[in-house]
Amino acid sequence: MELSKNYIPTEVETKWYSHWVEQGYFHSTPNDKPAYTVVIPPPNVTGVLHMGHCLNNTIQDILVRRARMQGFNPCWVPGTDHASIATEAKVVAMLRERGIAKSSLSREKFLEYAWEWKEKYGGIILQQLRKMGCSLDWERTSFTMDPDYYQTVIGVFVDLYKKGKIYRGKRMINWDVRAKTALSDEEVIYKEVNGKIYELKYRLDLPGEEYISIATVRPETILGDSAICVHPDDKRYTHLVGQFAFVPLINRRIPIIADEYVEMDFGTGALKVTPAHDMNDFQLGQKYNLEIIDTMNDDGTLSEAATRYIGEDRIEVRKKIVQDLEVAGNVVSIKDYTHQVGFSERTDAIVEPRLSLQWWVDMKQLAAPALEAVMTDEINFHPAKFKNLYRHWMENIKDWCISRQLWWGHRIPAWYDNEGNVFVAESLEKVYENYPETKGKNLHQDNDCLDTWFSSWLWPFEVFKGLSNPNNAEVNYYYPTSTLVTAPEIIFFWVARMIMAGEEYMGKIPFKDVYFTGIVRDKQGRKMSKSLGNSPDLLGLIDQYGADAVRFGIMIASPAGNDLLFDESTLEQGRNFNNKLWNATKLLKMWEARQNKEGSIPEDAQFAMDWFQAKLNATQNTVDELLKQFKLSEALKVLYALVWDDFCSWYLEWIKPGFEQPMHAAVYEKTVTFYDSLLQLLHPFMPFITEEIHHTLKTQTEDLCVKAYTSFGEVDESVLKAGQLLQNVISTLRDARNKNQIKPKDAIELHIQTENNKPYQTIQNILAKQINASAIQYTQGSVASSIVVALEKDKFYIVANQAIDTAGLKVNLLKDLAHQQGFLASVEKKLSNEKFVQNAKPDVLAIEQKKKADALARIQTIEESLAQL
RNA sequence: GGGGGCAUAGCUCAGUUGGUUUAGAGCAUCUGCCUUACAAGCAGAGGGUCCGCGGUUCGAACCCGUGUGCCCCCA
Repeated sequence: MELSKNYIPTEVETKWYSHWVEQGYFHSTPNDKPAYTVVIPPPNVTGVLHMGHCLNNTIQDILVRRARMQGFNPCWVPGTDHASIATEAKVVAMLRERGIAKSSLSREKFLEYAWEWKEKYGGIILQQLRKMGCSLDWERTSFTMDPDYYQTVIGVFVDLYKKGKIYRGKRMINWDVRAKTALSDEEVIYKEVNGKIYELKYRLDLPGEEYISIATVRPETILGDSAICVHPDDKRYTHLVGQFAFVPLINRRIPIIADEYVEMDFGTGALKVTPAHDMNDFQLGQKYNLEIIDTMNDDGTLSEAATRYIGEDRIEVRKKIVQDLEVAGNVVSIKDYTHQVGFSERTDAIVEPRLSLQWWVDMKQLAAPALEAVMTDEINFHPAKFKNLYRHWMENIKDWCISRQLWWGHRIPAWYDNEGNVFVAESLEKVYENYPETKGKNLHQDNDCLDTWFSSWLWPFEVFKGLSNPNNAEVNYYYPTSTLVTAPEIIFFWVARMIMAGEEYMGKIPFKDVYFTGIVRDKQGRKMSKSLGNSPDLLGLIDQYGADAVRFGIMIASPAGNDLLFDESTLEQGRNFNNKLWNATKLLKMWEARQNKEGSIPEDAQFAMDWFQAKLNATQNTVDELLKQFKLSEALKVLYALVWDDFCSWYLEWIKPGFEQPMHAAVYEKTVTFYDSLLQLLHPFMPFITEEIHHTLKTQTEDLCVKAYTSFGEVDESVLKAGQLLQNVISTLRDARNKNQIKPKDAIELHIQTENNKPYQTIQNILAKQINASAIQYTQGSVASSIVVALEKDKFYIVANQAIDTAGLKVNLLKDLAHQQGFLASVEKKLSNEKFVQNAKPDVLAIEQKKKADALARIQTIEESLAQL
């Protein structure tokens, strides 16, 4: 079979992904094996694959594929989140394109469009995950608005309400006066606006005509003022704290209070407090128990509470009130002022902060066990540094506002009568059943939906119908899940709340380990985002480099919890690595055709095999340890070096037969076995190419995807050491060749001066091949007209057809000597320090003494070499 | 404003309870090679005030304090 010059991923990837799915390797059902469960952090149903998903899902796939090969029964559940805000925005935009306004539609009609959109465009991301090779159990694909799931969410709301953990309360929200809806923070766009700042004076309730001045950019809101606030340290106003002032035009008497919130340098240092129309003022109002005067209707016109300008738009009122204030003599100054103003992403209307009645979850009790689970390491965070962050948040937890003024989502199961009484139950029928007083009354359901996170906090058990079908066989088998892989920015939104829901509804934590990935940034360190346009097209990258290369590139530079500066050059590195694997395969296929079954295994080949076996065992150990600690990127680096350096650069060269010479069959077989082990270790990281080569190397009865790992053997330390020595000698002699400008093609003669020939004799053939030596001899003394190199206690004399650069040699030796002497001095300084000798542990002392002896021996060798020059 | 994190080679990062050959790797750079798997390659080399300052210790990249710079989350 003729193999292509370079590895071509496209066809290979499609072929193996469908094969794996057809074989059912990714589908899991409960069995005798231990479960390894991962639930995907459900991407928005509107989502398309970006670098964050790529990182996140590659990590999950690595964990899941490894578990599969370790004999677990892995189950990785895919699915999507209904993402109320994002999806509703998409649907509204689609309708707008068709010339339909959301406000012209009934709720039912709108939802019809929304479902239509979801069926047509939703979940593209799940297709894209297949491209990446993710071994998800597609038969379990879930959606947070699946019928069962929907009912469960509603049930949880009712349950928490009955337990007294859900209540209604007022809150400041961003209000879009045009759409007459609340906006989430994400939907508010801040723009710089050239406006005016008005300094207004309020008459004090004191004898005489005394005033206090405040600065505001929103003069129309003075009608809702409840106080004036100054800084307690502000000497200008100390005498006024506790006094009263009158709101201009309407002459309402308001107190003057003091709080450190006020910035003394800003404006006049006195702040008007309007709790109903400013976020910060609202908090001040709560703190000092101020009156809340809501002067605005939901369409942005002034309400009766304003007492003037009723029914007029707040923007018009601003112009009018300024004129009226000027007439009344309350305007001190009007200056140009540039400031940030929030606009609605949807309607471009100026957003007004407004008070509104919302639904809340009381978090105190829910948080306690969830905090404990993490602090006692029942749940382990990787890296552990996120524990602090988590603890701080959980100890200062605030109640959770769960209502959203949207239609797409789980509609709040609360009904109101005309008097405004609230009745909570799973359905209208249940309301009539449970609340006899509602009999015959006309009830209407709350218009709002629940926060998306109020459904996703149930994800780890509800994907197994843990709540809709309690104690079923699947949830008992798969829950708690094993590892959650997610981004640190949603530690509070999602991770903390899943732990709470798990404890509350399953009585068990939802997962044992949480792996926090970093944030993917661009080269300049900016977070990747759609608005910046700095997020590369992932599918394009997969087409260009192959999925394995993309997985490699994103993993090689992403230590747990550290941000990842994405640079396409790592994908190139990944592609080159694929190619390296491919070329090694080509070499092996060439040797396969040239085997020699006679005779015994050559001594040097035997040495090479023993050495690589030891190296493989040792590395397997290391990788295992690293993965246990979730150091995935480290593990990949170790494997990369094992394949590229140890296997390709050293081992394959060591066993390589002479030109067109055959290879001993036993050596070939062993080498194929080694290579297959490497592929197996690499498979979780780069599934496609490893499966392909696994089958290219020889006819396999088993796919690599499901091939179980074998336990690794003992590590022969002495053979590792011998290999290390060989490598050192080769590198040193190659360096000497280079420095003396001996052409690669020119053979040299090597003379070794050593006390013990034995170690060199075993590796002599390999050594000769690797440094292009025509002969290797042993000598007791110096060799005339040769290049001398010192290593450890031994000396090497190179005889070549080449003028010897004695001066250059001398420079190198002197450099080495200086280094050794400096080192020796530092060691001796330590050893001559009495306190060190007294206090240091015995083994530390022994190491220092050995360092000293080694350095002395080496200095002697170098000095002798110098003398011979 | 509150909280958290980071700072080691040009870049991205390791560095295990303070002692492991006067700090390691990959990428990039430089030099020499089209050597019979691979130039998307091979061989070799150079490159560091471990952010500044102070302290603890026989000994600090590591522990403590402080300053500076950058980042994230919440309001």
